[in-house]
Amino acid sequence: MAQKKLLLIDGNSVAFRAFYALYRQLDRFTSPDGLHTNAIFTFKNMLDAIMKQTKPTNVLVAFDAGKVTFRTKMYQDYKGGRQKTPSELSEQLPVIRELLKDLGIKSYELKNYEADDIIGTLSKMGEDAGYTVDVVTGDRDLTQLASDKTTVLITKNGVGDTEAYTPEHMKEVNGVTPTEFIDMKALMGDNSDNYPGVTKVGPKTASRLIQKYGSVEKLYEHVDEMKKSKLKENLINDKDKAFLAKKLATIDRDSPVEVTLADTKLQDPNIEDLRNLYERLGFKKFLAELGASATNSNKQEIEKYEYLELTKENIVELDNINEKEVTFYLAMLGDNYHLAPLEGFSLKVGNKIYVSKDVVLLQENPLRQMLENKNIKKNVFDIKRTYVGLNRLDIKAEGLDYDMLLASYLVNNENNSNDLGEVAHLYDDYSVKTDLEVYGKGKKQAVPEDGEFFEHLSAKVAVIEKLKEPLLAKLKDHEQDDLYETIEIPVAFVLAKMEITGIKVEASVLNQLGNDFAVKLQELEHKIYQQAGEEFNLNSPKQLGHILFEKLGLPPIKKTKTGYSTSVEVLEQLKMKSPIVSEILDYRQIAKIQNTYVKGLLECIQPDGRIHTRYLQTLTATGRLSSVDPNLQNIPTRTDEGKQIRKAFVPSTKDGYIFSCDYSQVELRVLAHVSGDEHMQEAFKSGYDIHAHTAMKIFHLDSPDEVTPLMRRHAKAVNFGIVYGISDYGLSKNLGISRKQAKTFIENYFEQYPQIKNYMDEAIKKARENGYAETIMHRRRYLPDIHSKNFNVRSFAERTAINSPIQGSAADIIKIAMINMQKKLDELHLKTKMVLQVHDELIFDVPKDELDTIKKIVPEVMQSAVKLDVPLIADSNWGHNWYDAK
DNA sequence: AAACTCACG
DNA sequence: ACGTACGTGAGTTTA
Repeated sequence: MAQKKLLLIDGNSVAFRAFYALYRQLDRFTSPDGLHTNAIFTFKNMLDAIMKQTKPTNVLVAFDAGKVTFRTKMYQDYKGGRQKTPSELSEQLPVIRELLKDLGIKSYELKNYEADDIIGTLSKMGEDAGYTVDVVTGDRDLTQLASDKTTVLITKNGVGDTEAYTPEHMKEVNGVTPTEFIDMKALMGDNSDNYPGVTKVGPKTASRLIQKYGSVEKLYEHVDEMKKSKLKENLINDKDKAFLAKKLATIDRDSPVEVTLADTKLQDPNIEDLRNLYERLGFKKFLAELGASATNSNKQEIEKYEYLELTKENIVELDNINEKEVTFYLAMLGDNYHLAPLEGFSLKVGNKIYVSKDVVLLQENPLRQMLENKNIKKNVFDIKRTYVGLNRLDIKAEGLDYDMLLASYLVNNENNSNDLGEVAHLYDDYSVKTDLEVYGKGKKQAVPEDGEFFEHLSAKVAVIEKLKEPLLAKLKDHEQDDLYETIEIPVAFVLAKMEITGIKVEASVLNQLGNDFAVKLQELEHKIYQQAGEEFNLNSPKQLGHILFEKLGLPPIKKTKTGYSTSVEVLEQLKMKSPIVSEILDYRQIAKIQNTYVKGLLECIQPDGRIHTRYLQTLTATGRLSSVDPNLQNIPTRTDEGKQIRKAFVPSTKDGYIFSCDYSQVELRVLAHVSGDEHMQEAFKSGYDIHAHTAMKIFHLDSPDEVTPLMRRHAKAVNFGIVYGISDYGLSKNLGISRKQAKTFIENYFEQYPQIKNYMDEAIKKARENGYAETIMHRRRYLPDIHSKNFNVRSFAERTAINSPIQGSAADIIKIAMINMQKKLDELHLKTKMVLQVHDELIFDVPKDELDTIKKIVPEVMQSAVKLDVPLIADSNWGHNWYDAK
């Protein structure tokens, strides 16, 4: 006999979760006729995930019937003070019920009762009739229903993710059985349902008491025997409350429901109605899932792409092709394309798609010729990855022309993803799956069987081609075609070459440093344990917090979500109180260098003696690059010990140089340019020390000689603050001055640089009008939060509106410099390689005899990358390793 | 997987 | 009055 399985869903609760899961996208999810759809959409996704997980034979979704229930009659304020359901959600509830009906799922509500009671009653009916029962809800109240036959699944963050409450799990979490949980709640009360329990009794105490006495009733039988205490007093005073709370907390498992178990049997979905509903709501994803069955009116069916598997034998078929444009995808398993195994490829030529798992075929003609012919344009997803991957096969790709990843990143980097499937879904094309879906993740990641794999690869090339025109049109519409064509595409090749070159790192230097640090760490550890009077895990903030603030009684200056903060900020302030603190700071600093840099970098040195980082070109919100595996943009420079790491970064030629050239104050120069502020422009044009100049201005001094080092330091912080979208609080914290003083600084600043103030106001205004902020090269950052009603959220968006054009324009500038630089190196046939970029700095691996040339051309190229209203200045340094290039 | 901490511009 | 600087990646512990 097939197993009978009943699934009971708390409709309101799950809809509520669904609504808030996509709350930020609220305005993006609307149907053609203006109905919000975010909750409906997510509800369906969650439902699918739950059904897949539980595989029920019977399903019922219970809804609340209204405000008035038997509980409100018992206690007037039940659920009082609760915010009423937002209208954007309540308008979606009837549609969810319609959706359920079309899906063949029973939904039900009962006057005077809550969804909880319907579920309680049906779960009991189900259990009695021999069903296994699953309950899904976001509300922990229902965990009281857990039993050996019933599991309560509490929805967690993320679609379809749940925490399963069995009686065992209940015991682990609360220390009590599901029925005892009701008694626990009687003592605790429920804030969200707005009824009190016993004063000062929270989960801990409630759990302890119920474990001891078994129930509220038994507790009160013995309450007089308790020792005199505040708790005892409270228990006695709040006895009525406790008994009322117990009634309110108890789910009615015998409510007069009119449904039978037979009514809950899962029915076949009504495809036609579903199609109509999805069309009305604009749900392309679900329409696509319905596929092409009943009608032919539907244009959104999943496309299946025909493909031909290429082999050594039939490869000749490609011989007679003379297309000017093809689409190509190279598949690898894993993100790190320098190392990830190459798994296959797909190629679309005209309307034919070819696939293969044999990447070696690519080295054979006519495939190799095609890839290396610059006159045959290739559409790809991720030029840099493709270029590097093919380079591993010793294929020098040419004519890589269109990059879907770069285009979509520029068009909108809000929801940025490096996954082709996800990007396609953003543009409503669901014919290609995500890599996560096809390959899985973590240890289980693997290439699926041939059919599925080839379908996936075919879909990829088809979609790259299909979305090319719409994406290019959007770029044009955004005036971003120039940014795309003359910056991002060329810089992708520059980065690819930098990554392939890599930078030479001496393992011996790192090993030596590692030994030294290990000795220091041992000593520090020993001293710290001695002062603490015990050994503990120094790397655990929790254990460290216990030692410092409980055992040693130091004042806890700051708290985190989970306990005491032990960050540098806090420890710095405690330094004076106990010598242990300085030693902990030293330990932390060295441990960081040891783990992240010595150990971390050693693991990344490849057999060629080099480290090949990956620059992520389509990740940041501002247009900067980021660097991973490893991150070479955060190699220490601020402390002496840290800086030593740089000694391991060396030139690849004998007696060669590491040459570094960095922009001086790019962001402030960009600000001077975009704001048009005369005073600041004047300062840069005259070559003044900008921070000293600011100090003169805000402290009302007449000559640079009057600027003290402290004034300069303060002025420097103000300049930084301006770039970040300043606040008096932030500045005061940064400088350790009073908030009032910080405020004065800022006011003086705006008085002296009125056009900067004006820029900031305009930046916010423009972001509000356009919905995005923009760099000098038209790179966009969308800022939907600029309209938020929440002060914090909105303020953050406003600061971002100020900062992004500055940080982003600086990123634009250095990208242009990199392109020009690579071009120059090629033109002059130099052996020098550009090896690293660190936001405002370029680093080169220079053979001895090219140093003089490099000294001359690098600053020239960087300074002339763009023409601003102020000069761009770049300073050079060099030495026989990165440490000496200072 | 999240929280904390800390490295960089 | 609200609670804060902007942008990143990675290692360790803890849940």
